[in-house]
Amino acid sequence: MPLRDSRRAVLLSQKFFDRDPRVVARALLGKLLVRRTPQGLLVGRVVETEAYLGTGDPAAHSFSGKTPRNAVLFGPPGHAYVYFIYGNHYCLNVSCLPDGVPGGVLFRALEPLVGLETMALARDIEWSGKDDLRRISSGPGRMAEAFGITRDRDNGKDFTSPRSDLQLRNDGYRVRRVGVTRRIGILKAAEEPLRYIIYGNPYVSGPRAWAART
DNA sequence: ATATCGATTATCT
DNA sequence: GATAATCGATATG
Repeated sequence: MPLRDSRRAVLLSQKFFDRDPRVVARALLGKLLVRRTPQGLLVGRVVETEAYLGTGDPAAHSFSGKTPRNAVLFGPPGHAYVYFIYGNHYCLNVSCLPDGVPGGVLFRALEPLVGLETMALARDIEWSGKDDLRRISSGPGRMAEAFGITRDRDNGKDFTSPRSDLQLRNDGYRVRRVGVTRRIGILKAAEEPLRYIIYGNPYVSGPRAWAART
């Protein structure tokens, strides 16, 4: 999985996100999450996502209507929705569907590629050169911490702007096989097959043995 | 390997 | 006052 050149990789457009969250969640697998920070560049490859349908999905934050917290999900596509959960963790999402129609995709895991030392430091993992790369960004709270994502700093940011410090890019990486499973960590609408993974990728979160398929 | 549990707070009822 | 799109630690097979 060679990283060609994360800076030259093409920026995903707003149109990319102006689609059903299920389509976007699947299409995001293999893309690069790029973060510019004062301490340098951070890049990870998206290996796990979950779709949250804006309406008709009891597990979606937008299910009960627009509030100050979830407003980004109702806004234009391609923007960062960051929420705080369990008193400890931030989770990063991207808004989908046109302005006025709610919907989003939760980023659940990344394969760390660039800025490993900075990410390990942010995660408070002692860095021995390779250590356990899987602990850096496999899980929504973990990857947010590795990338320094917070609500104050990042909620509402435009992923598709060339000037944004938070971007999604396509470097041409081809996903061989996609697995679909039920979503993790929810009680409502838990059986819906809306979690997408790069099948067999070691950086996917959760137990190793999922009954995934294509 | 799986199971259970505590931490800690924004948000909503 | 209850809940939550999680994590890390602990216990047990």
